[in-house]
This record gives sequence, structure tokens and C-alpha cells, in this order.
Amino acid sequence: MLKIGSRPHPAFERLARLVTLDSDALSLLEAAARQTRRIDPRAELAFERQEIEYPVLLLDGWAMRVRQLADGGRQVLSFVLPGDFIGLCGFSRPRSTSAIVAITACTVCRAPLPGTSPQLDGLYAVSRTVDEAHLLNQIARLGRMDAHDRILDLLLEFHERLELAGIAGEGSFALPLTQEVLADALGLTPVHVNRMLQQARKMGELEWVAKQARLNDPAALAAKLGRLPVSVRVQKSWR
Amino acid sequence: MLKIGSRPHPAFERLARLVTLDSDALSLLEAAARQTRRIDPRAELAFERQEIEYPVLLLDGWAMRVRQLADGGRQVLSFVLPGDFIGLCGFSRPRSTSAIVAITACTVCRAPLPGTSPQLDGLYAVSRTVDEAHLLNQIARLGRMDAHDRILDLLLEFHERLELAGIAGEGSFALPLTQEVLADALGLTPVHVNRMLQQARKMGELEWVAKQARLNDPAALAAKLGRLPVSVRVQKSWR
DNA sequence: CGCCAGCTTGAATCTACTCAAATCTTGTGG
DNA sequence: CCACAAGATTTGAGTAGATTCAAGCTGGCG
Repeated sequence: MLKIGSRPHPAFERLARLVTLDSDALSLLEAAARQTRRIDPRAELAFERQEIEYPVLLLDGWAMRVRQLADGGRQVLSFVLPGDFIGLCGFSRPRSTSAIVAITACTVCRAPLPGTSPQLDGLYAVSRTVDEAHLLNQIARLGRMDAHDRILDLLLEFHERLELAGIAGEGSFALPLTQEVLADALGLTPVHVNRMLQQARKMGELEWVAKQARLNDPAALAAKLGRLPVSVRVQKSWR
Repeated sequence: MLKIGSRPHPAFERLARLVTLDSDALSLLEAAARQTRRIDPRAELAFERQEIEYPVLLLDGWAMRVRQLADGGRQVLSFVLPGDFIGLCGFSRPRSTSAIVAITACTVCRAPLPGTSPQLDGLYAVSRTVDEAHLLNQIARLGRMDAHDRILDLLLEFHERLELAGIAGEGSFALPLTQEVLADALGLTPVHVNRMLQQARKMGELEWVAKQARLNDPAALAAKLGRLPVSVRVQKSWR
């Protein structure tokens, strides 16, 4: 497996935890990861307007799926973290539906086409399911939570996802977002996000300085917000 | 193709418009549709807790995907209309994530398993993509629209979807929802939904009596709300 | 060292919520 | 076919959470 020193690369760590991958599938992915592309912070992962030709795997960095609104506003639809695939659905739809924008510097690679390997197809199916779950979470957040809960719920999701990739522990994780991006994701104004963050800090739920965040008691928080105790994401395929 | 009198059945009308289906794929679907199941209004389409064994096609009626919240609240995540598939993703996830509940009486049938026919797999891929688009729409609605716009945007989506199934025209369509369900979908209170509806009626944007709705100028509304002129949903598959 | 993006703070306003009650509909049993 | 009950919609008054606008910080970077 692709490694950094002695540990698996976060993206691969995540994928290996989503489904068990045999050496065949692994080597396909590793081969794919040998040729990477680097994306600058505010750059688009150029998959809109034009037909997308292959799915992409995000190896490092954060990206977001955004929709530009008629009134000049912006909605962050979802976040893309290491080990996430982009464009699995076959993306060719009217643009403006959504664009993918790099938040930090990112490295990506082409992912093998669906149909290459049954194992990989299984992985893709699971990945799509997890992505969908995140969209559903986002809907529930926006629909039924107040500002404070929205923020902490999203942070919990980040923590959970990064933990799966092995790059979060003890409640702390890198959080390379501006409050404005957070606001655009959560349907709030930056000003109000700021106030709620301060409140959360004062209440000792959260620390967040220098792009490094720490949730003081993720489990308790998750319980309070009614997040499912996110058990394993075991998945049974059709066949 | 499955028909009602001389017209194609709405569900089939929709599917045929999503992708072109050869007689092979069609007969598979028709065979599936020969054995239907009827679901009562408030019943669950029983796909949660237990592992789902096959995908399902909604032939008639309205259903919704809901999440029950810790605080007793409820979020309607999405709506399921005739011609929509349920459980395409391989649903086996911790329950409480979401349940599917019939709004009206529904008739459903088993859908052929993925992998049965390449054409059908293509259809499933498109269907998933469209579903995803609806989730993204829902996120943008909840995140960045005010109450009035949320309501009308959702109604526009209904209209658009039902039109694709051939069961809406001239802006009017069956709308078998209570204001409370609408509120639970839009992250509002029933009271406020009611007020906004009255306002919309007064402004001549909307009529809605006896479960029959009519948008007076869907195109103008869509433009005002910045809905993409929902062009064809053409879709290029990977292979 | 100075600039700019991002963060923080304050005050006024407004959208949407809450609670509560009245009215209208629909379906059901007598 | 009517009466009633249950569900759904409507209306009102008071409140709260989030927004807007505006200005002052702060720290990382050229």
C-alpha cells in the first residue's frame, strides 16, 4: 500500500477501511496514484462545463463542492477530504449545478474507470453511499439545527471523516477553513458563525487556533446533537 | 411499454426520458412491474433496519425520505415520485439514517438487480445522478433561500419532475402534501409555511386547493429563483 | 513595516419561531 | 345524510435567533 514513511497514506488508509481491498485492487490504485496532479488553493478542479473523462481521487488537501447562486451568494454543498472520490457519478450535467474548488493546495490523481475491477466497483459503490450520507447529514443540519448545533455537528463530521483516514485523534484535527467558508456551508453569515464559535469556545466545547481544531469531548457532543454513534460503514453489495 | 390506456405509465414515461431503453431493458422492467406491492399512506416502505435485498421502483404515489431527530423533530430529506428508484445505493447502513415513508397510497415493484443488463445499469447511474442533483438542490434551498423562495423552489422542482413523468402540465400538478410535511422538508414551521403560501397566493404566483397545485408562470419563477433552465439531463456513461 | 484578508465587536432590524386559539375539511359512524 | 371527531389550515401577538451594516482589530506575508 502507498505509504508515507511507515504509515499508510491517509487516502489509502481511508479506502482500506471502507472495504477490504485485495492486492489487485490496491495495485490498481497505487498505479493510479503514481501520477499526481497538484491544484492550487483557490483553483477549480476543472470538472465542470466540460465532460468529465474519468473519476478522480483526492490524495491530499481539502476541497469543496460549491454552487454559485444567482444573487451572488454561494452555497458550499459538501466538502471533499483525502480519500474521497470526485466525479464518480458521471458528472456531465449542466454546469452551475456545482463546481469543485480547492480549499488548500491539493494533490489528486486519476482513479481507475468503473468496470476495471469488481473490487474497485465495490469501493466506488461504498464511497458513493458515504458521500450520500454526508449530503443527507448536511440537509438535516441545515433544516433542523440552530447555528450552534450546525457548527458543532459539521465539525464532528470532519473529525469523524478525518479519523477514518487516520489524520485526527483525541478530538483534534487540521481545519483549514475560514469562518466565511463555514458560513457558506452552514447557511449562516460569517458574523454569526464567529459569535457562535466564541460561545462554543467559552463553553469549552471547542478550541480552534491556527487552522488546528480540537473538540473537547466528541463523544458527548455527538450524543448531545443526536449523531448516530457512527458504527462501521459495512456495506453489502448486490451481487 | 407499460401503458395506461394509450399513454405510457408515468413511471415508464420518466424512465424512457432519462435514457433510451431498448426492448430488452424495457421488457425486464415490465416483467418487474407485473408484480406490484401496495403501500398504505403512512406506512414505511420497510427498507430500514433490515438489509435491503433489491432495489425498488415506485410506480405510483408519493413517498418521502425522512430522518427522525433526537429532539422529536423530523426532517424530510427528499421526496420519491413515480419513476424514482429506492435503494439503488445499496442501503445497508445504520438505520435512523433515513426511512422511506409513503405519503399517499403507493404501488411499488422490485427492480431488476444491478448487473442484470448494461442498459439498466446505465439507467440506474442516471437515476442516481438525478437523485443526487435533487439532494444538492435541497441543500442550496435550505442553506441560502428565505422561506418564500424555498417553498416556490421546491414546488418548481415537483413540477419539473412530474412533467418529466408526463403528469404535470401548464404549471399544474397534484400536490398531495400537508403544509406540515412541506415545513419539515423546508426547515420551517407549519405556521410560517402557511403565511408564506398565502402571500404567494395573494401575489398570484400560486394556486393550491384540494391537493391540486398550479404555478402561474413556472418559467418566470424559475428565472427569478435562479433555477437552471433545467436542460436535458443527458448523461454520458463511463464505458 | 505596512497591507490585506480574516476575525471580532456593537447596535438596530427583521425573519421566522412560539404559543395559543379559532376555523375549516375530511372522513367516519350512526 | 348528518353529526362528530380528527386532522389540517388560518389568524394573532409576542419573542428570539440570525441578519445587516459598520467599524475596529490582528496576524501573516510580501
